[in-house]
Amino acid sequence: MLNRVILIGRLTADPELRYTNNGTAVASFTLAVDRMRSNSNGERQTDFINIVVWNKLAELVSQYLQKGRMAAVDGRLQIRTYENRDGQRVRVAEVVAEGVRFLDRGEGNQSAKSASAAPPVKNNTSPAPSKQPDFGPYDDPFADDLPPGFEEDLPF
Amino acid sequence: MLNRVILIGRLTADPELRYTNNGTAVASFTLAVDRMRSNSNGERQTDFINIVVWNKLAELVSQYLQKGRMAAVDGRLQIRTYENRDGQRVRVAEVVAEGVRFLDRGEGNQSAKSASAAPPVKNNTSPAPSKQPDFGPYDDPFADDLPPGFEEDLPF
Amino acid sequence: MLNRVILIGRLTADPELRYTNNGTAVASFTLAVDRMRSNSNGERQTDFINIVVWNKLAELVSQYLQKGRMAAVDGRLQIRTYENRDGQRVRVAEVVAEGVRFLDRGEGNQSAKSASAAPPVKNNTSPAPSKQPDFGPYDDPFADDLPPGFEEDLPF
Amino acid sequence: MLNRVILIGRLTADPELRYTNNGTAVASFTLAVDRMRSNSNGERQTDFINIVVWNKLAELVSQYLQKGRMAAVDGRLQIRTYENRDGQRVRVAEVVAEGVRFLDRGEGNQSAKSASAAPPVKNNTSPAPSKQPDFGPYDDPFADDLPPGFEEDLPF
DNA sequence: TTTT
DNA sequence: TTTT
Repeated sequence: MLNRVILIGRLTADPELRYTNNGTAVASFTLAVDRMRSNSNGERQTDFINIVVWNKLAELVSQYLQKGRMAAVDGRLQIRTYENRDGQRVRVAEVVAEGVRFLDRGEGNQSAKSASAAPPVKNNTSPAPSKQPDFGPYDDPFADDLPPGFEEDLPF
Repeated sequence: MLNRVILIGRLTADPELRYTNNGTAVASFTLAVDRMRSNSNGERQTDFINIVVWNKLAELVSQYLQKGRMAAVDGRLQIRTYENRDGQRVRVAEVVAEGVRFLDRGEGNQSAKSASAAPPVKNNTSPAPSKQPDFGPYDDPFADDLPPGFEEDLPF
Repeated sequence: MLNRVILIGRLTADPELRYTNNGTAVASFTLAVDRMRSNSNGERQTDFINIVVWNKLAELVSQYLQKGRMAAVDGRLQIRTYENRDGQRVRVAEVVAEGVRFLDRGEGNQSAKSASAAPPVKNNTSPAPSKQPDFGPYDDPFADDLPPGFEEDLPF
Repeated sequence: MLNRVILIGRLTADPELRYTNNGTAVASFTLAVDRMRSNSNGERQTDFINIVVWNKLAELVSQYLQKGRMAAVDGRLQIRTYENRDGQRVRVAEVVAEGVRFLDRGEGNQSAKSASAAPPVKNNTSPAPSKQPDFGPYDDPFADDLPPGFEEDLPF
């Protein structure tokens, strides 16, 4: 069936990058998404939405996104259910991002990145890139589906 | 910020219609949204996603949708937090539907509707409608924004 | 950048399946998408939107969709510009479908399919399938990105 | 039916604000939306997509957006058909924006605004605002649908 | 006709 | 648990 979610918001913290037993990269972060409520005037509401990213995109995200930065996420809503330590069934909603677009350049809390308490999941041996990557972080995940000479030989 | 969700799925049960203290109608139901997992071949995964609908649309939904029927939902993802009876903070994710489109006619479990254990929230005094309403259930919520004579006097 | 379009509508005609010089399958059809206009009451407006589909999905679409059938399309909006026979530059808007979901079963004009004047692009040697394919037509194009044992070894 | 489009791109020029005979404000602009093509490596493709905005939002857009600025648009795809001066039937695709979010602050070509050749459609008598409006430009168009005391009296 |  |  159809399941699509598009969000724009700011990271509440640096992304966390981990690896599954199979060595698959998976990053997670929370997006603060504001919404307007016109009735109770001025009242600002925020949804804190958990995002999960896999594979190559996970590594890009953990390299280029930090706390406070704005991002657009295109993905699908997923409800995961698991048993917690008390044996209770817990439902977790998260958006599995299929595309992520970085929307501002370093206006976020730059220092927050190095403040991360987590083990050095990020590849600090290579110096931090000084600018956005040339290959856009939002590699159209469908692009591979396009035939080599798209415009040239459209049969109509 | 931007927050948009589009889903197609089937109702796991009849919608529940309630009213707030202010007399505002609010309906809720769960949508079973299948997804394909190409790796573990044939494995079918389903996300059960809670939907909330307000006002006039809530009443339409509770009138025309039943368990098993297919629907498209256009809305936004909302994370609600509350304390449960054990004093624990619980996060609930739900999609607030701004538009709902009914996608099949009565192929769902028709009798399930009357099996609802809830108090008679539905208006059973008026006989059930035998066909779809003429006014589409998916009233474009933005349509009011359009000026009266749209095409006629476009200034370009 | 972000570019996403989600539509539900009905096919105005059978899809046309062609092949590029490279042998890539490409199907095209038009979706009639109704919209409500609440002001000029009752007035029904329809947008006729051209859809393009590539590769395996193109063949699925041309096999299972016909004139009159309802479908959901998930894709991106593309503006193509070309010179017509009069040397005029023409802009064409079309939605490149990345996912297509078939929303009703054969209630459309079944016979219209065989009325297609095009060369036999459809595989008529194999008998027409009597039911929906078991593999859903809306193969999540991202599913391959998911790691083999998703739930089992999530590192959080 | 369902018709939703979400775009992120940059304005190719200042928005043009006009008024219908009825005095309804309508703004239009073009969004340059890049896309990646992974096959023909490095090749950058751009779709130039026309956006139309009505009413209050039209005036906000013409006040706060200029050439080069980045914006997110949430709306629907509309196909308008008209006869041109040569009597030819022309199809125009445009996205009717229901929500617009301004995504960067003044990094675009600021001076371009005053370079507009159009008659003074913008209210130049009041000095240009030095910062974003406090009321977000992306007023959720559905917000009015929410009941006054949403969270307080949810009946479940 | 086009934006970074 | 939270971002500007």
